[in-house]
Amino acid sequence: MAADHHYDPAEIEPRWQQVWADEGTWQVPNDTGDDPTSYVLEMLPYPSGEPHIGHLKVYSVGDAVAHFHRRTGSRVLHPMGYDAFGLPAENHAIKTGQHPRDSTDAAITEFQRQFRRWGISIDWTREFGTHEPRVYRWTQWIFLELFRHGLAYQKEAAVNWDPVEETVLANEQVVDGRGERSGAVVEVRQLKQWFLRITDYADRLLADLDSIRWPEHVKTMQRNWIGRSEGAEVVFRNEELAVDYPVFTTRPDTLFGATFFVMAPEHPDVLRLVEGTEQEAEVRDYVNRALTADKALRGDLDKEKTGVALGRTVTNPVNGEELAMYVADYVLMEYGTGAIMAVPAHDERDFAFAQAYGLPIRRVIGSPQETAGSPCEDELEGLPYTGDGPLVNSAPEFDGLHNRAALEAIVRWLDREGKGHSSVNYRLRDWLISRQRYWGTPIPIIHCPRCGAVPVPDEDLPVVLPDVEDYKPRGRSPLAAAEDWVHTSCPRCGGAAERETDTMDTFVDSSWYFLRYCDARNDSAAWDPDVVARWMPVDQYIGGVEHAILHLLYARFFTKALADLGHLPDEIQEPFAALFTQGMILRDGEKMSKNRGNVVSPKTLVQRYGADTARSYILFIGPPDQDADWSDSGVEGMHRFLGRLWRLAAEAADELPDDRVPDIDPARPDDERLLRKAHWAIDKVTTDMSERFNFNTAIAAVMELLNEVTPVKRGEASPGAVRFTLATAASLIFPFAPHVATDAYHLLTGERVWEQPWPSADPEYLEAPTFELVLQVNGKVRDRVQAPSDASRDQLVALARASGRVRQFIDGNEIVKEIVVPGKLVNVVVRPAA
RNA sequence: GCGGGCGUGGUGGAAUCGGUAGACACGCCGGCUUUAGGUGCCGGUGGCGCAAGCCAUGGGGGUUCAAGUCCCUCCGCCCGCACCA
Repeated sequence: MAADHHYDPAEIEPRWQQVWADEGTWQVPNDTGDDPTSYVLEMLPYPSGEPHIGHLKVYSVGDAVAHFHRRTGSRVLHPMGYDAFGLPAENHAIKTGQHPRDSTDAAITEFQRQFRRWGISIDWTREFGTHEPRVYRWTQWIFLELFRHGLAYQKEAAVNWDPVEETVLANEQVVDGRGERSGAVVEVRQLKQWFLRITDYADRLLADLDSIRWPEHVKTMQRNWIGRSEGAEVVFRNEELAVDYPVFTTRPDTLFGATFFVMAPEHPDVLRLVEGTEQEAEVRDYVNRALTADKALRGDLDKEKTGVALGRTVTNPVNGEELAMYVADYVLMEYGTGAIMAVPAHDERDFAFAQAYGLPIRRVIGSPQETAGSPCEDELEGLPYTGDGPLVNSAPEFDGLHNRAALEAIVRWLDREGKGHSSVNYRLRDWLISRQRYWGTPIPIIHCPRCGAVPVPDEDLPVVLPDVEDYKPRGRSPLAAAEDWVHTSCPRCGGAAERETDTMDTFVDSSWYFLRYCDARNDSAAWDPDVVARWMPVDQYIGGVEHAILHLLYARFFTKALADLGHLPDEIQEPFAALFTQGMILRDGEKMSKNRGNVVSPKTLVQRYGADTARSYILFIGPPDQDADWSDSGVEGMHRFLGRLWRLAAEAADELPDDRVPDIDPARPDDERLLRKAHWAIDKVTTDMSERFNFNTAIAAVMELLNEVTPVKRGEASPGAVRFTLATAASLIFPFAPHVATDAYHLLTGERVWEQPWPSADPEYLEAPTFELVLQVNGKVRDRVQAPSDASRDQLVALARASGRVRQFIDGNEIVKEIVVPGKLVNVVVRPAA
């Protein structure tokens, strides 16, 4: 026996990687004929520094899926690229003066190097970064398509303004209401900005969730984010100033219970309403405090309700009552119309406010227990009451009606009287894409004093990001400093005009990159719709759950909008047919971070153990959708396992007769045992990969298989059976540890495992002639015996009664019944004899 | 506060449909081999008990012949959202 076989991933892995690179093994043409296709995609990585352990995990999962799909008969598109625009590179540039392009390209080079070292099966011919002009040219084209069809528009919106840096801050740069760098208290500023009309798609984004295979909790999060609610818009009028204030309510049935009226501090009319009155100073003060307060804090303390009376009233359209107006920060400008009718009897927040300010409370819905005959009219007990019941204290035509029925009746009445109408409201807001940043896709618009916002003609795309000397915004976007670039002529009238200096949110880039992969080299169009039709939708999308809302919602919106505009086949309404969300890798129960100094570097890991060990271990530590705790000692176990597989394969190869496939003798008990275990493992791994993503148990099954074929355990098995078992183990572990699997398989068979179809389990070997029958008395296991697999229920009961250990527990007792679970157990239920 | 998860040996985890709790691995203990070994191989390993056996899936209760799995309740932890009218 050759004792000098030594598992050396540093030799094996580069050798096969070279073959794959030389032969372009993972490249896939767009013309795939009639072959079934599959598109496997991991979420686009942001290239910064070098890849972290999360990248290794997501690509270990994705690569396993891609390999499995290939070997089960599909042509697989498995591309990658880089989400190359973004804030960290820009901050780095502000600090060091290094161009963001340079630091980003350096990171990309490092990503390329490590991904190749990991042996991920990527079609590198389709690689791109979103910062390349040949790519963002089409990002700009998509923006213009949306603009031309009314889906992109400008309006004023509030931003976080750092008065010291003279910069707009991202939410994540605001810490406790202060700028992250400057420490200055952040102000609210209104800026004219670009929006995309995602709210037009709210209903379809909601409805089509039913058509995709996504984790239920992600769908729930998206549904809640869109937040559709049905109700009515009701108009309350201020007679003094003759202004109408519409409000949205989900509870028009409680209109008769409205006792006051509240506006959000941001509501543009609040200050106008008190101008020149004695309330002005107090209201102004309150509004200022509300606007500058930490947004999180404003929502936080649900105890203290604060507000100020405006000294004005509005009229309740259903009964003509005058309701006092207030401003209070519990009302949000972003939701509904920024003003509400307050019904303290049936809303908890309104109730708390009414209590704090001594405002009237009127019950208009009785509790369901009360009969119509005895409504508890002035009974404030049990309030606020948010349940259902009959209407009371409302108009005669509605009193006594169940509130659900009354709701519709009241809306109909409002509609007839022209005082309101039924209405649907969404929590979802339009997508603000303007960024006052340098490192992003320029918005391809020219502002002309005469023609307004004019699109850059398609033939002038891309609008290339100009070089600037200073990346720091000084009161405006950094692009404004490139004056030669800014000053241009209007494409429409030829007059002097200026370019838009905002760039786009990087979520725009990642909302369509998956389409570009399909046709990445196309320089005459963003993609060819026929080519996209071949690959889309993505069959399996994989990424972190932190993108459950924004990225995934934006990508869905883009797909629908592009289909509507005729750029995608109509049937492609969803970008990602199936989604898998992976958990984080923790260390000592904590997130890995540079601050904590507990980072595990994939580079070091791969250098020390090889890519196969690193990838397999990450998949082995737990179900990939759950968070997993890293342990250094566990890696050694995986390395030992792969080493054992390779060594056994190398030794078995030495013993194989030259140029001859050895026979297997199923009559030999040890051969039969190995065959059974091998087919069991094939079945187990196949199920784990196709029906669930439990790679940890799939790998465990291969470990079991290998344990069965060690020199001691294999017994008298023939060389053919040993070879088959080891080759099967290599074949099954290939999606997780492609290099060692390939090498071991090649040693044993001379074949390339990736060219072999996925093994299929022979049902004959999955069924054993006997099984272990568990015998219970009163639900407790008392014995186990071998039983024929085809035994009848009576035979199984007979076996149970024949067991001495069972009899010991039933003797002297009365048998009440016998439960038989075929193939599993017999449970004898007894009770003491009378 | 609302929504969604989770809680199993010393550790990571397994138990896929209500049917043998602890697969597989780490760690630990013992042995063999090689000893240059931090290699390799074999065996043991939930707790209590000499044993028969009993007890064990965060705590308590329930349903059931049978509960880690279903129901109620309490505790703890994690994630998301946050006064959504």
